[in-house]
Amino acid sequence: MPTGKTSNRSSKKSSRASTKADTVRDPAHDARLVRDLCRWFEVSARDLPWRKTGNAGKRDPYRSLVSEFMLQQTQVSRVLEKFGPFIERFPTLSALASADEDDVLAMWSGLGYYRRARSLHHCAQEASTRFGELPVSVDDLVSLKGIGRYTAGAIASIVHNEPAPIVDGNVERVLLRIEGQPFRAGEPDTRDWCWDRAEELVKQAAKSRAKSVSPAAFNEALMELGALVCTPRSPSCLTCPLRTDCRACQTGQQHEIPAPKARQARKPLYMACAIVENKKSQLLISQRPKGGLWGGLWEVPGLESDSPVPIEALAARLGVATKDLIRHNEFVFETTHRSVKVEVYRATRAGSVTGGRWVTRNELETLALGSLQSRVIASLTARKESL
DNA sequence: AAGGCGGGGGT
DNA sequence: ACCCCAGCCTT
Repeated sequence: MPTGKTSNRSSKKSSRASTKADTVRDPAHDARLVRDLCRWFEVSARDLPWRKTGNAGKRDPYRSLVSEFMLQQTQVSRVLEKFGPFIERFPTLSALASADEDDVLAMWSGLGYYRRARSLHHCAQEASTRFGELPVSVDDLVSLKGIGRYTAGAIASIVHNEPAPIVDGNVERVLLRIEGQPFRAGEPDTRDWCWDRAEELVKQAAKSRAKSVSPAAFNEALMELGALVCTPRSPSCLTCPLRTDCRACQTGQQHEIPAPKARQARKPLYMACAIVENKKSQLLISQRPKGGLWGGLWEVPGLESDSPVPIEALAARLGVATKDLIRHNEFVFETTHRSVKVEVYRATRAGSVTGGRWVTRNELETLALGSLQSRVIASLTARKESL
């Protein structure tokens, strides 16, 4: 199985200059590729809320920032649900910078990878302090928390039309298929190869004087193609604007490229928690430590472990007796990395936890909750209604 | 270089 | 079931 290291053409910088003569790529070919793709994008681009342009047809940098953070490892359809409400709540960079972190997290509820929300908040503050606004250059952007090579390149190119390359999962798949490279997805050598290729192409786009071609259009077109046409499972090669340039399509290998990533098994996690209600119908909640799983989010109090949690331990944490806990519900919650077995109890007496807080059901709606906790809370309602 | 980090939709 | 997704940060 090729790792990407051995091929002449694929090995990086050192050899590329010296192999220019025997590469199949040539500037004219690349120019046509870039033009075909940009023309396709001009008529096929989805109308997404963060693509709304203001004066001079330019994107709002702040909206792009928010959308790029939300889109990290997250599909457009999921982001569409959260983007509008988030922008409405925090309309500008300075509004976000001066917001409470808890409120930012709350607006992120259900979107996952919650560190992104805290990074975005921090990023807004730092950008305001150091630059007064969101910076333009890749180097300045990448110095901000939560902005890596991809996000910096996306903002610089899509908003400011800088000839900066970008490589995400879509771009990687498209480029590997076009070149017929059977590399394994997501590996460092594969990424390096793609970044080099993306840079060549975006520079080609910058040279073009064709109307629809620009670094901004090219980068976004590449991702759009990956999302709409050159999809992971069943690519629509018959209607692809690049089908005559695509080696994978020509050799019928689009289903084998890229080779699937090696994945590791989900780790089990055991969680026991309790719904504790006081006489005022308030629920006891506590906040998870920042940094780890569901960092900074709220939850009904509980314990978690690599092995099943004894009910005695849960009772001790809540300061109640074991007999005060009644089994209420259980379910398995799957994430990409974890399989969480959740046991939900109800406490017949009001316990307490350090740092705990009593909230009404209405207040709870405004707090940051992960999907697992939403399900825990929902099981309370569902059960009550069925009685 | 590897592991941690969510959640939902497509196949 | 297993795949993937407009990745980034820490160790």
